[in-house]
Amino acid sequence: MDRAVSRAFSLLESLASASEPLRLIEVAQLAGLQKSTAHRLLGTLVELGYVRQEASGRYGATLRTWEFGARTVAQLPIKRIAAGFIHGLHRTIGETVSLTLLSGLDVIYLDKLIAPRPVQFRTSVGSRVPALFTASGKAMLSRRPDGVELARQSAELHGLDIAAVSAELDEARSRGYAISSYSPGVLSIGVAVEAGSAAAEAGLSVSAPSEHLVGADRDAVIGALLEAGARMSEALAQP
Amino acid sequence: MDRAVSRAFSLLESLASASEPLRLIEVAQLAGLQKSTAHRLLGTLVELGYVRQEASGRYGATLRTWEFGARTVAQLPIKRIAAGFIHGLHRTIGETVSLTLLSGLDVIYLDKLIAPRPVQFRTSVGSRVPALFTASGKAMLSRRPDGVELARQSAELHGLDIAAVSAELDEARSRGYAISSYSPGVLSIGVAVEAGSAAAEAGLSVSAPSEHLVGADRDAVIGALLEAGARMSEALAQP
DNA sequence: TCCACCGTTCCGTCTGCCGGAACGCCGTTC
DNA sequence: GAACGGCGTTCCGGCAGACGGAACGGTGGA
Repeated sequence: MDRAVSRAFSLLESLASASEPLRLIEVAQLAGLQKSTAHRLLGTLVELGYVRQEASGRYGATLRTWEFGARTVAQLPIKRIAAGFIHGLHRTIGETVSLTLLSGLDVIYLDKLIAPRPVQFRTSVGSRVPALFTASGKAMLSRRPDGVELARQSAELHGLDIAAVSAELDEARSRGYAISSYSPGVLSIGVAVEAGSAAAEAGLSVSAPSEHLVGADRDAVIGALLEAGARMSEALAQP
Repeated sequence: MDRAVSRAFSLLESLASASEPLRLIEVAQLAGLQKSTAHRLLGTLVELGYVRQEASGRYGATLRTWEFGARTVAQLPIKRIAAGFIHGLHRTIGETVSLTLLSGLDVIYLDKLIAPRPVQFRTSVGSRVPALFTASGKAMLSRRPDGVELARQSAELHGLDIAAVSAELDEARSRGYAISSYSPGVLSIGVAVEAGSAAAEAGLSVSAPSEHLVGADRDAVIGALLEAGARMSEALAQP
């Protein structure tokens, strides 16, 4: 385990998580390093273009990591294939549509098409949220063989009622979709997408103010989601 | 300059740029490393969660870098403030709207709201394109004191006619917007946004099939862009 | 003006990185 | 089926260079 490498990434993550450029000492403390060591490593990162030192001497992350991270994401087959379905759903439903990926016990928001409205969604593309808190996350877990075990771990971690979670997953499995209302006033409906052999499971979800998702409207959304999910699974099954 | 750190990033970038997981030897060659060194560094990166080794033994970049890169981007004031304007433009115009940032001689696509149509735009979020090839890039260069010098360098680099480029920038400066038709059949109109003291210059652009941007429609788009650019500059000027 | 804090630089120590070499595994060839 | 080549992985001696304590100079605040 190369120590310098590990430390450099630790510094970079500290900078990336900060909302503003940090002083040397602050970064050093965040990463648990001596200031001379932090100073040298930051110098290396600056030289490599991942960190920028502004006039005040403070250090900040550049967009370099994001740039090549975006390259990784853009090359995911899921992302490319999903684009059309996301647009289609957004056009017919008119609500916020999200594409997610299961990563451990969490869900990562891969892409998002936001319905322009005053309601602020707190999850932005790239963010990571416990799977059980999201509709698509529960839909994905309900489909996986080890889903119950993962759900158990996650429920324990976040202090959720394991029996209730388990029942919810059962229901999601039989219906083919899951519902979540983690943010007050906002309802999400999510389905799982078979992402083929290569990649992990993917999820598709629609989020909207609760009052938009009742009665026939809700049924329409569910229908559209199930349809899109099924057709996307087909598209991903192609070589 | 910590050698191991530099090498680790080189490996990671090689993996991120690859369209599929790579074998050890391939990554080692791409990064110019001995296979034992590459093997050890990749092991470190796997341990840190930036690289994943699949069952076949091949190595691939995970979404970890993208995740924290996305955190960096999400914290940019420009990105947050621009979101509303991008949506507004998209709604009134109905075409693809992009948010860009000037980075050296290039433009980075920070965000994008795509008009659903068969035309495939080749630039995705996170990609980097020479500023002179884009409408917003030219608009931004036309506003900067050192814009002419930067344009000269870029023109030389890409074999463009310096006099023509210079004239175009002059025109953009006096009109307040720039036009580009780099991709055949696609026309873009871009304006610069004063991004305040802290960050670099930002750009806003609308791209559409050429035939959509003629006559009164074009004037409407230009008007909306200038309006949005001005109001966004105001918003960014607030502390 | 003084003081405290911080960024930067320096340098002796020795850690832990480096890479050549060896081993074992697999797929291929004859 | 045996020999072979290519690759992934492991090992280890040598030493480059990472490490961090200490010192210095600059800066902002009291």
